[in-house]
Amino acid sequence: MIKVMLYEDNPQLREGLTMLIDGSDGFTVLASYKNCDNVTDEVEAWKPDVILMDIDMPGTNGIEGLKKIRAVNSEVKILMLTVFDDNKNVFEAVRNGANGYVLKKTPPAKLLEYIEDAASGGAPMTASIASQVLKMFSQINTSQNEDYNLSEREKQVLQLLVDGYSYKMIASEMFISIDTVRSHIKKIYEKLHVNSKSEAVAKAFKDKLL
Amino acid sequence: MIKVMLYEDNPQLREGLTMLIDGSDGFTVLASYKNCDNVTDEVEAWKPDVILMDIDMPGTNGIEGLKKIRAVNSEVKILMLTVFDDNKNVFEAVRNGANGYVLKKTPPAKLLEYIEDAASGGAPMTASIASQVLKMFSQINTSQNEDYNLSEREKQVLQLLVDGYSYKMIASEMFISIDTVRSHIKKIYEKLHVNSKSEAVAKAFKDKLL
DNA sequence: TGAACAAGCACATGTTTATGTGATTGGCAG
DNA sequence: CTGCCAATCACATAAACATGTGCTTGTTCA
Repeated sequence: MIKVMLYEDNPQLREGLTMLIDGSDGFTVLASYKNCDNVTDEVEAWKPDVILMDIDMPGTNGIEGLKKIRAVNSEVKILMLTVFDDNKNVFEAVRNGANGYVLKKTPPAKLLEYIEDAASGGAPMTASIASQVLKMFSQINTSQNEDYNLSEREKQVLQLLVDGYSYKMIASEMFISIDTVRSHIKKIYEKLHVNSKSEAVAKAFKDKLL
Repeated sequence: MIKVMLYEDNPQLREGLTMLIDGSDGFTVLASYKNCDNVTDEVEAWKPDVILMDIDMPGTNGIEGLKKIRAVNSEVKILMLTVFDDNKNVFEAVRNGANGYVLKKTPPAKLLEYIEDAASGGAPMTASIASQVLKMFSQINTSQNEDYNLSEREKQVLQLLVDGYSYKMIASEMFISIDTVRSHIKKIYEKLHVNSKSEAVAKAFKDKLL
């Protein structure tokens, strides 16, 4: 028996969902609320397996509710429920530990399936949501390393620059003279098309050279 | 009519899938192959809407095939097909522009649904796969901003430092004297616990302060 | 075998940073 | 109303950095 809790401000939808879920074999609705103002206590009291959480609610909204729950409980599965697949909320929900993200227009049979998926450790997602998540994901990991043809030695120097070393410290760290450090760095600047230490450091981070 | 291509080394499964998909209303299988050795030409020739791509294949495997296709075509939807939901492959597939990732044990009806989802721009995923993607995602975005209590003005200065401005340039950019820039920066160093420009820049990136 | 290049070193000069000390103004909380 | 703090400016000094020119050595590749 999967124990479900429901947060949804619209009374009709809340009733409808409760009846659907509670009336299905293997599911029971412990309680439902119209906002997340006391979400921490409520979740602690009922100890549900899965929480269906609307995003747009008056008072404490779904994202805030999610954060509050995750602050005290990382076990319970939380399924975000929303009308739109808007980018910002998806991102916020994902990074705050939501287990799934489904649209309200999801047909009843599917919704039950999603709840089961979530309860058993999966992360059910409407295909359109998943598409956005993947897009964000590949954006993050799309830093086409331009390489810049830095030599091994130059990479070492750059690494030390990034770690906040001065020329003098780099020299002693690498057992070379400070003048050699200078010439390495001049070369690095040429290759990266910059002309100061901090620009080089910034570029190293931006292009994930290290 | 959704035009599908199939890459799968197992002859039985290849035949089975072809019959399933081709025999369903609204779907047609243009061609199927047992590996990706000539994937580029084949895809160019058939111009499918969706490609079902097995991961484990002799010769050019599914990930390699994915890369090859994406090198010349970013339009066609590619659905990865696999036995296991193993971490490494999911990651590789996602970052190389796969549109979805489903397990082979997916029931036939669902598979057709997934193909439709993909064709219409969604990113169908088995719940267990989605779970992994979310896990990776939240790992990446878990840099708990320590904040450091930088004032507005200090944040502006830090931003300009990161952008490679010198004190002089910052002064003229912000319409303040270079000495004021100095005192702001000294304050920033105190708050960030660093003592050089490049360390501050590095910390700004590491902690995603900007 | 000779050009190209990475790595190392040296010296010189001017600019930028880092740090200290000190002062004025205006807003805000106790 | 008074002390606290952000924001502003000033002056001074030492250290660090940026840039130029020039040289040696060793490897690699055509």
